[in-house]
Amino acid sequence: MKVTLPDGSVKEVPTGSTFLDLAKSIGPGLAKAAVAAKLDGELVDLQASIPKDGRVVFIRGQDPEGADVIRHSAEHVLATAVVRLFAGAQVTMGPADHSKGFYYDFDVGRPFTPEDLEKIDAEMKKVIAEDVPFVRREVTKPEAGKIFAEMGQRFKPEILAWIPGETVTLYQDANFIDLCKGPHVPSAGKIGAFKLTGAAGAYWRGDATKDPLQRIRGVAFANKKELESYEKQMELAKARDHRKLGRELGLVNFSPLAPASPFFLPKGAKVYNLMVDYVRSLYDKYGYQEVITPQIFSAELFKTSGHYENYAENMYFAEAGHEAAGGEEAGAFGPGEAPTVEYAVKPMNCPGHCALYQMDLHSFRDLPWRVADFGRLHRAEGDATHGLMRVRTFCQDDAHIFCAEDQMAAEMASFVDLVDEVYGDFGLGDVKIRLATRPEKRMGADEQWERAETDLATVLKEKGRAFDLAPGEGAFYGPKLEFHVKDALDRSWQLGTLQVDFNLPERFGLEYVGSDSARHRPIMLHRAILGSLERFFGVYLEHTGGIFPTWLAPEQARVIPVTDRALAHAEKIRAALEERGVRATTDHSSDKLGAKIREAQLAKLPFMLIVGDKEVEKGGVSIRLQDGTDLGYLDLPAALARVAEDTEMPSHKRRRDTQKQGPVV
RNA sequence: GCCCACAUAGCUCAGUCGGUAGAGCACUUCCUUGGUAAGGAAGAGGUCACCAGUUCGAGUCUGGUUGUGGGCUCCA
Repeated sequence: MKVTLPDGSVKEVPTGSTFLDLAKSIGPGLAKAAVAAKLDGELVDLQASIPKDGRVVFIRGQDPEGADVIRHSAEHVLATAVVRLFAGAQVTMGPADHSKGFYYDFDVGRPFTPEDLEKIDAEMKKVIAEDVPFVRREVTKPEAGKIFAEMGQRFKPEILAWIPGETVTLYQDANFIDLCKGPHVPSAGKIGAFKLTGAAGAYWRGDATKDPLQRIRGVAFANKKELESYEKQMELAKARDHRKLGRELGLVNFSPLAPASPFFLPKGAKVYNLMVDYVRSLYDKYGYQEVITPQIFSAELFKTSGHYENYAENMYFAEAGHEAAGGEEAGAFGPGEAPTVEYAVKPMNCPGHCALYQMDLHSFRDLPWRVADFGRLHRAEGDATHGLMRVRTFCQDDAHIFCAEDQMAAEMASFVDLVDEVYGDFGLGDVKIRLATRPEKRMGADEQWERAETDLATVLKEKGRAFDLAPGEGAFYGPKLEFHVKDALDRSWQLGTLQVDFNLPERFGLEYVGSDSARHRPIMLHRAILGSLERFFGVYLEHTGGIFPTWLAPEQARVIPVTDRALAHAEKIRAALEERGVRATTDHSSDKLGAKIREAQLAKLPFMLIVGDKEVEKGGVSIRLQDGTDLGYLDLPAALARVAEDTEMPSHKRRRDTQKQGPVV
C-alpha cells in the first residue's frame, strides 16, 4: 500500500498494517498523540488496517476533530460504566454533534443522584485506567439484533431499524457493546481527561409522550490541561453571569412579584436608554421613522394577524371589567349578558404596524416605509425563562419595512450596512450570517420565495459576506437572515434578524397604488439589530464583564478627594465634568483613599479623578483609569479633554468628526 | 407544557439527631482625615418563600402552591 502524508512524502506500508502501525513507523510521539486518522478526507479508526492507497492525515486529540472522537469515546465509556453499575440499565443514544461535549440517555427506572454521578465517574476512571481497547466489528443487522436481544437492550433494535443498509458497525469496550459508526480512540487510555457535568431528564427521541430517560452530560479532552482550561472558562462565565453582575453593579434585579420580568435600577436604566438612544441616533441616516403604538389592542387585531389562533398560549389577555359592569348598571343587559370586549397585550409590534399602514392609502412614492418602534412587548413564556436572556416583558430595536418587491434587495443591503455599523460600535467583531430558506410548511407562492431567497443571497455575495445556508429553517411566512455574534467567552448569540414576510400583508390586505395606478401588495420586512434589548443587555454585560465602553458606562467618572479638605475642589471638578456632558459623581464617604479607589474599581468606573492637597494647590487632578493605569497629574483643561475624549457616543463622535473635516472639495 | 433540584438577614452562605436561628460582606451611628484595591468600634436587621399536615414541639419530616436554577420540548 502506498500512502501520501501531509508533507507530500509517500510511504510504502505492508498490506494489512494499520494506521497505528503507520503512525508508529513515523514516530512514537505521533502514535501517542493520534486518536484517529483520515484517509482521503474520511475519518477512520487508527486500529483499522489501511484498505487502499491514499492520503493519510493523523488527527490528534487537541485537534477539533480529534476532540470530537475523544468525547464520543468518553460517551461509550460512560455507557459502559452505567451498565456495569446499574443492572438492567437501558441505553439509548448520544448526540450526533460532539463539538461542545457529550451526553448519553439512559433508563434506569429512576433519576440519577449526585452520588450516582460520583460512582459513575469513578467507574469511568477505572475503565480509562485499564486502557480497555475499542474493538470495531461489522455485522449484519439480524446479528446485531441478536446481540442486543441477548444484552436485554430494548431501544437498540429500534435504532437498528432506522439505519439504512444491510450491515452495521459495533464497537466494544470492556464488557459493553454499542451500535456506532465510529470512529473511536484505539483504547480508553487516550481519553486524557473528562468531567461529568450533570444529569437531567430527557425523553426517548425528544418526545414527551415516549419513555422518560435520564441524560448524563459530560466533557472530555485529550489531556488534563485542556480540561482545566475548560473549567476555568466555566468559572469565568459564572463570575460574569449577568444576573450576578446585574445585581452587584446595581443595574438590574428581579422580583417574584413580576416573574421573569426585569427591574432596571437607575444605573441599568441609564445603560438601557443609552443603547436605545444609540440605535435611534442611526435611524435618520438609514431612513427610519419612529412610531409609538398601543400596548393593548382589541383581540380583533390578533385574529386578523393570525396570532390569536396560533400564538395565544404565549399572549397575555386583558379584560376591561368596567365595560361589562357598566352595561349591567345601565340596565341595558341582564346579569352576565353584557358584551365583554376582549383585549390582548401585544407580543410583537408587527400587527400594530400593519394596522398603522392601513390607516392611509399609500402610493408607491411612499415606499419603502420604514417604521421603527421601541414598544414594550409581553410574552407569556412558560418555564423556559432565564435572567435577562429569556424574559416575559422586553423591547426590541424593532422595525418593519413596507416595500415593493423590487425594492427588497436594496433594503436588505442597507440593513446589512446598519448591522455592521452597530456591531462595530459595540466591539462585536465575530459575526456569522445564516440564510434560512423555505420550510416544508409555508405560505406564499414559490416564485415569491425564490425571489426573496435569491435577493438575500445576492446581497450578501455582492457585499462579499460569507454566510451559512440553513435549508428549510426559514419561518413559515418567509426566508430570513440571522446574525450570530460571538462574545468574549466564545459563545454565540443570535442578535440581529431580517425576515421577509409574505403573510401579514396578505392577512391585512395591505396595498399601495403603483405607477400604473393599480393596487399592489407590498412586501413586509421584519428586522432587528440588537434584538431584544433585555437580552442584548445581558449578553453585553457578560461580554464586557460589566466594564462597559465609556460612552455606555452609567457613571463615567468619579472625583475622589483624598481628605475632606479637598471636597470643595472635588465638587468644582465634578461640576466642570458635568458641564462637558460627563456623567460624574463625587465620593463623599469618610473612607481612606485606598477604600475609595477599591469601591470605584469594583463599580468598574472608567475614570477616577483623585484630588488631594497637591491638586487643590495646583488646581488640577490626578487620573486613574479602570485598568489601573495612573495618568498622573493633569491640569483641569487637559483632564477634562482626556475624559471627554472617551465619553461621547460613537455615532455622534463620527458625525462630528465628519463635520470637522468640512466639505469634500 | 414536561422532568429533576433548590428556596434561611439586602448579598454569599452555615445551621448536627425535630427542641422557636448564626457568620462574613453590605447597611446605620460614632471615632478616624488618610496619597492609588478593604482604618476601628458599636448598633440595627429574620412569620427560616407561602399554605396545609404529622408531632408535646417543625428552618429541619410529609403534601400542595409560588418562585428560582439545570435540562427537555416549544418558539408566529
